Amino acid sequence: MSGQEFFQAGERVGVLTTQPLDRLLDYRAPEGGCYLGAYVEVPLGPRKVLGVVWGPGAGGFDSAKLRSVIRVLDVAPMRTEMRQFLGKAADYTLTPMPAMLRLATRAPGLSDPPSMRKILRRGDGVPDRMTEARTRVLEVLEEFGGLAFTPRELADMADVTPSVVKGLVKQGALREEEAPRDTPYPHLDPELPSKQLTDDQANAAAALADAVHSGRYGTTLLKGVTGSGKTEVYLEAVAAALRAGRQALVLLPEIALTAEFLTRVEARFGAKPAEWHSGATMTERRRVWKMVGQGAAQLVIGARSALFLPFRDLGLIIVDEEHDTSYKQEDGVLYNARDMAVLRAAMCSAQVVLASATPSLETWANAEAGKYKRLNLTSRFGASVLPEMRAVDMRSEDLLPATWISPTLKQAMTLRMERGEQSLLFLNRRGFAPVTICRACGAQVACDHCDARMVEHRFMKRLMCHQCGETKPVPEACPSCEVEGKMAPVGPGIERLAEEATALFPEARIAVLSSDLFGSARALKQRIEEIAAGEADIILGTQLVAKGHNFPLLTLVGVIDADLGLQGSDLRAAERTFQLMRQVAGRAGRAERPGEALMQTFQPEHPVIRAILSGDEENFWKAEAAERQAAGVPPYGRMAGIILSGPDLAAVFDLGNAMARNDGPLRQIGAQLFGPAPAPIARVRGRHRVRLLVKAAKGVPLQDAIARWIAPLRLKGDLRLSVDIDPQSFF
DNA sequence: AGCACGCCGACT
DNA sequence: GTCGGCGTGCTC
Repeated sequence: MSGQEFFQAGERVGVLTTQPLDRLLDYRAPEGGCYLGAYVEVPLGPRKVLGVVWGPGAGGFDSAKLRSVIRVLDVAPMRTEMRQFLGKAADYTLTPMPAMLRLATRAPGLSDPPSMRKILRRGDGVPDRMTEARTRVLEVLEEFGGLAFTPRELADMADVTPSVVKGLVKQGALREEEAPRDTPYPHLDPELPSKQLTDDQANAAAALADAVHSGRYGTTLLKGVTGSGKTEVYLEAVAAALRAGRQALVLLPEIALTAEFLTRVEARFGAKPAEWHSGATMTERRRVWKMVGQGAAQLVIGARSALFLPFRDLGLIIVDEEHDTSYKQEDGVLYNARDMAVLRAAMCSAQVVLASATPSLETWANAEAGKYKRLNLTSRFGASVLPEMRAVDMRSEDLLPATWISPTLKQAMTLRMERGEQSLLFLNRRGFAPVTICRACGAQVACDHCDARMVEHRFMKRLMCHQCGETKPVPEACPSCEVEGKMAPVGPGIERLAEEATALFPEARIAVLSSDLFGSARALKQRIEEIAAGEADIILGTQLVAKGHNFPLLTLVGVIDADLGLQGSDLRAAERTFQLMRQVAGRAGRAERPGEALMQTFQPEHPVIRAILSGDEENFWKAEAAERQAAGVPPYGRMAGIILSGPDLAAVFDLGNAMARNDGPLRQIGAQLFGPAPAPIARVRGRHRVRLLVKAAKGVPLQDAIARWIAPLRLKGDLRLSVDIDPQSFF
């Protein structure tokens, strides 16, 4: 068995380290030998670093200088399929292998010896005197038979003070033992009763379960609006994986959703699954990582990086809200978790379920082409809950300057106020005003470190850069012409909209949902629950509200600026607008009350606006697909972005121009090169950024060409180059 | 990534 | 003469 390949002590092994070296280093296998894939600690110069035994040594390095692996870590060796996955993911994203390995070893204290803790069992000793408290402690221990507990747990469970437990230990009635701190996750039971499924849901669940039982790779698009029971359906696929004795992974885009989500999982399987996200404690992360490797965590609910956990036998990956842009990592290693999920599943013969109400065009096209299966869930309540959607033509609305709520929208809101129902206004702009301009000279206030404009946030009385988070006070005098008292906010932000709504409806209870107004996900969740319970008449929200919350009293959605996402040259803007609009519109009339959605737009005849209003999704996708096909862009062509950055703009441009001149490898595959041009945000944290864009036909070896193109480059000074395969935005 | 080696400017 | 700037190169 290749996975069992063993190296005797002293044999040459090739080790991949987490240090940014472009090759394996040879070491001698340690005392006692080591398996292929073993996680090891190796000496590198004066330091000890983490590595993985990747294969036999390459030889060629002076035997006399060869050093020995320090030790093999006490974790399951990396499986062959995981090594293959990391290799392919590195090739696809043009990421160096050490960076991939760092992603896969993102657990603290991996190289520490297994952490132990004290646990107590029943001992042989008899207490000198039995008190009531002592009896209770021993009873609790009896009740849980073979299980052992920490002193704290035992005291809590018996409702006694720790000193009682301590006393029993001293008397020998309890015996102290050392046990590993990282313990298996509680068993999940797929045989517990599931929620009652509709025929539609049951059919979809059965199809997914069949796919899981095949034990082969496959991807399925599970399409259904919120409220159609997507979660219940894919939890049945998870149940099928658990029955087959394989592990499952559920990826969620936003960690705020997990608390609610975990409760649902617990209700289905009788215990909490493992959780993997940036907010988890060090101890918890290490426990997940280790238990996943031993197969002692059957199900992981996690953010995108959970894809790189060392599963022992992964049989199913769910990517929930697969269209969500947060699946694309935008700093560090650039990867799209949705695509990597498909890659990983292919390597380990697992099924993938891509769940969404509004799939990405890529996924939709793959389903059309038959590469993915497709399951549609119709709404539990039938089509009647789709709100009536209408455009408000802003060209014929009578608006005062610096106001954004049209008379038509106001009228609809008044009606809701009278009926005791809720209205929601959607504006995807945080802060008070997106631009602060000088009325004397026309200068706009920009960030000192980035080229982004500073956004006024009135609640904190400062300007903020949404790129780097830098803030500064709103200037009294113009930073450019120094005239005082002429600085003015321009354009609407969610805070400014709140001001307008308050002026229009002074008696209304107004709730603002913007990510920067909440300190924690918990606070936000609580506010959402209050609103759902009816503690607001008017809800104002940014992107946040588009994420599947249920407001039963909500019957009106007003989209303040439906054109926001249509502008610019971002090819995915139309798709994103469409997804957002449908999700926001889906907020209205969830319960038995009929809903209405009004979209304020200056271009009501725009195809995207019309597709949304018509409610015909397939038409939208077909039109959008045709446009992208004609333009030869993804998913019908390949693209890659190259971002160059450095403190000196001229040097960055020089490099970009040199790359553009030496584009031989790109021309060999018939790729086009655009740029260099300033990146969308041309300066971030004091670094100038320049972008090159490569466009190629589908099916050409794009990564290989780019690799050969950038290989000869020697980056001088503080210059950085990063490659973004399949970028989210193109210009 | 670190860390050493090495070759040029401003100090004792 | 030396201390130290960070450019370049190596780590099995």
